[in-house]
Amino acid sequence: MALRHAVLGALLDDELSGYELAKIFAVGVANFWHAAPQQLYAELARLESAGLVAGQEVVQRGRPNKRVFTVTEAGLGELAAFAAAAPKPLLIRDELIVKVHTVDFLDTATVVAQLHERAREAGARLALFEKMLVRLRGDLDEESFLREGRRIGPYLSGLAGCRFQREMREWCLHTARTLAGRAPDRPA
Amino acid sequence: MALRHAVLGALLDDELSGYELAKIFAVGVANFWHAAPQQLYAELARLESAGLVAGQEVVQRGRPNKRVFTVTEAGLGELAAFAAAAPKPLLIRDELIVKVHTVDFLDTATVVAQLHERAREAGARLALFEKMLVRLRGDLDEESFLREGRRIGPYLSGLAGCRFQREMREWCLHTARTLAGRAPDRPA
DNA sequence: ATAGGCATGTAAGCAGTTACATGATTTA
DNA sequence: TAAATCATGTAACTGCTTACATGCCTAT
Repeated sequence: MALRHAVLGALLDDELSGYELAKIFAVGVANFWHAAPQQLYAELARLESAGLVAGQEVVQRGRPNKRVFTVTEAGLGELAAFAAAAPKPLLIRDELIVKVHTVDFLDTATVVAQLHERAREAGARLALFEKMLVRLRGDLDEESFLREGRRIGPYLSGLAGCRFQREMREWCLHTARTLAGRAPDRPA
Repeated sequence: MALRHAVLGALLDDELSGYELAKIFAVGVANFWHAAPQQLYAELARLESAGLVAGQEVVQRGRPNKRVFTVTEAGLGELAAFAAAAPKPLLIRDELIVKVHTVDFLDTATVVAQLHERAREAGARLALFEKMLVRLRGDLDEESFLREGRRIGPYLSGLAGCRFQREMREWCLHTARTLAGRAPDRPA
């Protein structure tokens, strides 16, 4: 159960409500941990009753009240224990690559369209991550920030996001070009 | 339930037993679909009773007999239907990146060691994928193979694997260097 | 002799997804 | 007035993981 650690990690810098957390996790690859909103509400409840986060009601006008959560001392301890343990292997599941793998038996046009769509998404996420990095490093250049910055964890994970999305976009475009450039499989 | 499509995809080129499939999926990122052995035995049973694969007993000497599976016509139809549908978004879960995200609150040395270990793994997988690509394209160069080859799906998905593992390795090494080069967080 | 690989499964439990439910406010 | 956003949850189901179970053969 490592969702809890992803949630704790997301709450380190900001107090967030379940709804706000859900938006961050919806971007999904953001923290390299995908999770559905319902999981987050459930996990926050569990974390709170375990004393790893503390919730506080925020009264709002014009919109429903919300409960925001902070990591407690015990929560930090939980993170430390998590870091000490051997990490589970990376888990990845991608239907699109499965389709490409089997593409010689399929209608190529559909897969090409899906590759373009994925490339577009990857580009959008790349832009988001790059904007985030600029925000995090402020007026320092990257090198100085990584040498002297106080909080570099989110920057380093953001760099992973950029790399990943950039490669994803390029692979999709290259693959789409390759498939589109071959003998068409649907007769006119 | 898209595990079934990953399994069908893996069975397109070779007849495989549950055990052999498990080894392929254990490499995990191989087909970009992680799955545990027990899932595969269960899924093969389901696919067989649905008529999407056909199993055949292979008698062996010196080792236990096995049942190998082939994709049926109905199985190919299932794959075509799968390809036509919108792909589910990429799913990724990586404990190591979560640790890096929270690294400013943790013992750095442990995380650095885990980054080196991951870099090593990524390098090993990269080598495997590259060997596979050479085998697939035979005596053609990549460009010609992608233009003229009959079965390019596995090659294209293999290219994704190479890109991904290469980026993973470089990000791990860069991140480890960055963390190790900062002021030590454990007093002598 | 013992460890590791080949080979297939069952059963129990936990994690994750999908559908349902509610209701106010703002924007188009 | 309809749709989107904010906000939080429950319930049912499906998918995934872990532990258990068995047994033969080969290599060290």
